[in-house]
Amino acid sequence: MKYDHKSIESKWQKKWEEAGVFHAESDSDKKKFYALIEFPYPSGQGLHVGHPRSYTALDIVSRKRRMQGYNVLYPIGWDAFGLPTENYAIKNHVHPKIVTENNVARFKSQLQALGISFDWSREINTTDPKYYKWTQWIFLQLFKNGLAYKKEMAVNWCTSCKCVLANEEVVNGVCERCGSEVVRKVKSQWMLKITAYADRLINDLDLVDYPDRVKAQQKNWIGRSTGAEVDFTTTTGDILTVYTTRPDTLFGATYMVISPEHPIIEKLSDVIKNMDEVRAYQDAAARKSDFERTEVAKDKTGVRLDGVEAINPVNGKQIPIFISDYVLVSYGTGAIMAVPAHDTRDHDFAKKFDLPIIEVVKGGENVQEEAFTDCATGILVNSDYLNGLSVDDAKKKIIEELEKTGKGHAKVNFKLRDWVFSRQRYWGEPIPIVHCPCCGAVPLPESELPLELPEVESYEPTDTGESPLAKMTDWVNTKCPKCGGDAKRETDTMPQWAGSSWYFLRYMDPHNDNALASEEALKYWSPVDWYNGGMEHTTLHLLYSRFWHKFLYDIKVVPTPEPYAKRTSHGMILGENGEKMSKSRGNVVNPDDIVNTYGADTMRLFEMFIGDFENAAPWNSSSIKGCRRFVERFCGLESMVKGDGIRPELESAFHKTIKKVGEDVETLKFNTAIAALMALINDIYATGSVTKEELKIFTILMSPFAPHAAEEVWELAKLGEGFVSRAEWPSYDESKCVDASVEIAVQVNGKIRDKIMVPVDIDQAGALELAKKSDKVSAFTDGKTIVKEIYVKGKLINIVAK
RNA sequence: GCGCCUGUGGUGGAAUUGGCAGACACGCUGGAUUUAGGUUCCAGUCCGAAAGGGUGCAGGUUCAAGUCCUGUCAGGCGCACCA
Repeated sequence: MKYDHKSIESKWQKKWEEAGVFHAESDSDKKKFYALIEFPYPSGQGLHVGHPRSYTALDIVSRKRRMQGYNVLYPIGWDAFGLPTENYAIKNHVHPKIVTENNVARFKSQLQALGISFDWSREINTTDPKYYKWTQWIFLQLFKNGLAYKKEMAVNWCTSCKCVLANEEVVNGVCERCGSEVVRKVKSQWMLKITAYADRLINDLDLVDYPDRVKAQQKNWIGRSTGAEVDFTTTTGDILTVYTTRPDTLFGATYMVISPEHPIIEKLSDVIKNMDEVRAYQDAAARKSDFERTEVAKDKTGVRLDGVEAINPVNGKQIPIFISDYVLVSYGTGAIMAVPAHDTRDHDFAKKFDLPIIEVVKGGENVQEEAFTDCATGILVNSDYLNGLSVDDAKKKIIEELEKTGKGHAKVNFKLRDWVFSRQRYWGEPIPIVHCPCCGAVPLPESELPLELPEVESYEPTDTGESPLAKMTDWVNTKCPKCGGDAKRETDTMPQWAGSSWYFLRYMDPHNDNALASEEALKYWSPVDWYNGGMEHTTLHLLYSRFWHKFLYDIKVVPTPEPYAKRTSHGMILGENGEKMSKSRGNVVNPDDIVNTYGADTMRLFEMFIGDFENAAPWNSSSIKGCRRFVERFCGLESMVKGDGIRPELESAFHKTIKKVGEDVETLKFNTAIAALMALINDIYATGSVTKEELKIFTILMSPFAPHAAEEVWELAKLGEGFVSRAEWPSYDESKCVDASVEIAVQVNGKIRDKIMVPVDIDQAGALELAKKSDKVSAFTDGKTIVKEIYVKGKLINIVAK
C-alpha cells in the first residue's frame, strides 16, 4: 500500500466524525471511563507542540479503553476568557468575542487534524453565556454561604496607564507595556475563602491517586504549620503579637521585625522619632513587587524604629523593633520575633545590623558564625526553665507557660491565602452582585442569570482602575433586587480560574439549561477517572477546582468529595536547545509543519516516543524520521500477507507485546510501548511475511498510536468489520509470555565471567551446577574458597570466592 | 534565598525498581540495489589493542549500586523571603 498521509488522514477523520465513533453514550449500562485533559486557552499563536503531548497520551488511553468495552468520555472545550485576548482586542479594536471565535476555529482545525478522539458533540466554551450562567450561579452559592467577601487588597498599579496590572504584566518593577513605574495600590476586592477548606484540601489527598510530587507540592503550598502566637508588650504599652513556629527559642529573641505595612506604625507615628526614614522605607517597599522583595533577599534591608522597643515576655528584656520588607503583612501576624542564632534569615539580618546573637539550642558549631536550625538533635540552653529539654519538649513546655500567663497560645497557621477573585477587566464573567446604598451587596436572583457582558466601545480600564464596565452607565445603574431602590452593579469580573474550576462537570451534560449538569449525569460520570495536566497548574487550578468541588459537595450538588480520582502530569516539551520554547528564544516548533510534512500519525508517535512522558524532553527533529519510517513499515505489511494464525516462532513475541503495550499505556510508558511495537515489526519483517491474524493483532495494537494508518490497513487487508477504533483489544496468555529457557549471567565476585542457558524454573543448586561447569567461571574460582553463592531466578548467579 | 525536578554513548532515550548498563530509535561507517541522488535491504557502532574501565563529581552501605545513603557541582522549572 502506498502511504499518502494527507489523503488517508482526512478520509478517516471525516468517517469518524460522520459515524460519531467517539461519542460518549448518555444512557449506558457499560462501565464508564472519564478521561480529562486541561482544556486549552485558545491563544492567537495557535496550537503549541506541548498541547498534543498531553492530548495524544490520554487519547491513546481512551482509544484503548473503548476497545476494552468502556463507555469513554473524552471531551474538549475552550478556556477562553483572559488577558491576552483582551489586550489584543484593545490594541486592534476588535471585540474579544471575535478574537476568541477566530482563535477557537484555528485550534479546532489543528486538533482535528491530529485525529484526537475527542467527543466534539460536547464541546464547551467558558465565554458562552449558557456556560458562564453556571459559573455565576456557583459564585452566588459561595456568596450565600459566606465564602465570598470583600477586602482591601494591594494591587499592581501602573502610574502611566492608570490601570491595574496582573503580576505577569509587571516586569522588573515596571509596566510591561509602557515601561513606567508600577506601585502597589489598595483596592477593595472580592475574595473567596479557600482557607476555610485548607485542612480538608490536605487531608483528602489521602482519597486520591496523585503523583507524590503533586501531593507534596499542594501540601507545601497550603503549608500547615503548628506554632504559637506570643504577645510582646512595647515600651509604649501597646501589644505586638508575633507568630512563630519556634516558640522554644523565645529566650533567644534579640530583636523584632514587623512588616512595613504593619498598622502599629501609624498608631505610634508620634512616638517614633525617625518617622521620615520609616516613611521613605515604606514607600520603597510599596514600589516593590512581591517577587522583587524576594530577589533582593541576599542583601537584607530595614529601619530600626527610634523611640519604641518591645519587651520579651519571658525575661523582660527590652529589644529593638525593625521594619523590613522580608516580613510580609499577609502571613501570620505580620510581625516576627527574631532569633538570629537559630534562623538563617534572622542571622543574616543580625550580622548586617550588628545585633546580639544568643545561643539557646546547643548542638551546632559557633552560632556567631552560622545559625543552627536542626530541631531534631538540639538541647535547650540559656533558657531558664527550658534548659536541658529537647526542642519538641521545650515547645510544649513554653506553650503551657504562655497559656498559663496569658501571654500567648498554640496556633495553627497556613501559608495558603484567600483567593483574590476580582479583576478590573472586561473579558471575564460579570460578578452577579448589586450594590445598594440601603441593603449593601445583594446577590442577583438566580432567575436573572446569566448576567451577560454588555457591549462596550473600548476595553481599556478606566483611569480610576475600575473595569471598562463602569463606563456603561445604562448597565451599571439598576434596581436593588431586595428593596427596589436605585443601585449599581458590581463592575469587576471574575478571574480566568473561575470557568476552569468546574468545567469537567459541564462535559457530563453540556447542554442542560436547568442545572450545571443533571443529577443522573453527575452520578454516572463522577468522578473524573484520569486527569492529566501540567505541573504548573498543581497549586492554582488544581487546588481551586478541588476547593469548588468540595463546596459543591457540601451543598449537595455533586456526589463525590473529590473531583479527580487520578491525576498525572506530563513534562514540558523544550526547544531543540534544551530551553523552554518561546518566540524570543527563536526555538518554537509549529505542529502544523510536522503534520503537513510527515502526517498526524508520525507526529503522534514522535511526541510519545520523545522520552519519558512525565519528564521534560527537548525537541529532536532528527528522530521524527524514525517514526515516519515505522508508520511506512507498518503500512508495508499489508502487501506481505500470507496464511493465517500466529506462527509458532512469533507466538511468544506477540503475547509479550500485547502484555507490554497494554501495561505501558496504563502507566504512561508510551515510549517503551512504541519501542516494543518496533521490535515486533522487526521480528515480523525478518520472516519476510505476515499472517492475517498477526496483522490483525498488530493493527489493533497500533491503532491508539497511529489511528489513521491503522484504519487504512484494517480496511485494505479486510481484517474485520467496521472501524478498527471499535475493534476488540486483544488478550494475552501469561504462560506464553515466558520462554522455556533463559540466559543468565554468571558472576564471580560481582564481575561477569560467563553467560549460560538454563531452564527457566531451575533451582539454585541446579543453576550453580551448570555454572560451575564453565571453564570461564572455574578459571576464577579454582584454588579459592567459595564464601557465598547468590542466585536470582532468571537473572544471574554470583559466586563469592576468596 | 526557598522549593521541586533532571544529569546515562556522537544524539533522544531504555534498564521488570538493588540483579547482565546502553533496549528502541536517530546519526555515523562499510556493503548490496540504483546511471546518480533519494528510498530500501544487510553488517557494524559505549571507550580501550588487551587486561580492563565506564551512568556529572567525591565518599559510603551491599555478594551486587544508574537505582539506596552523605556531601558536592552543573542545568532546568516554579516561587508568596512563610518566620
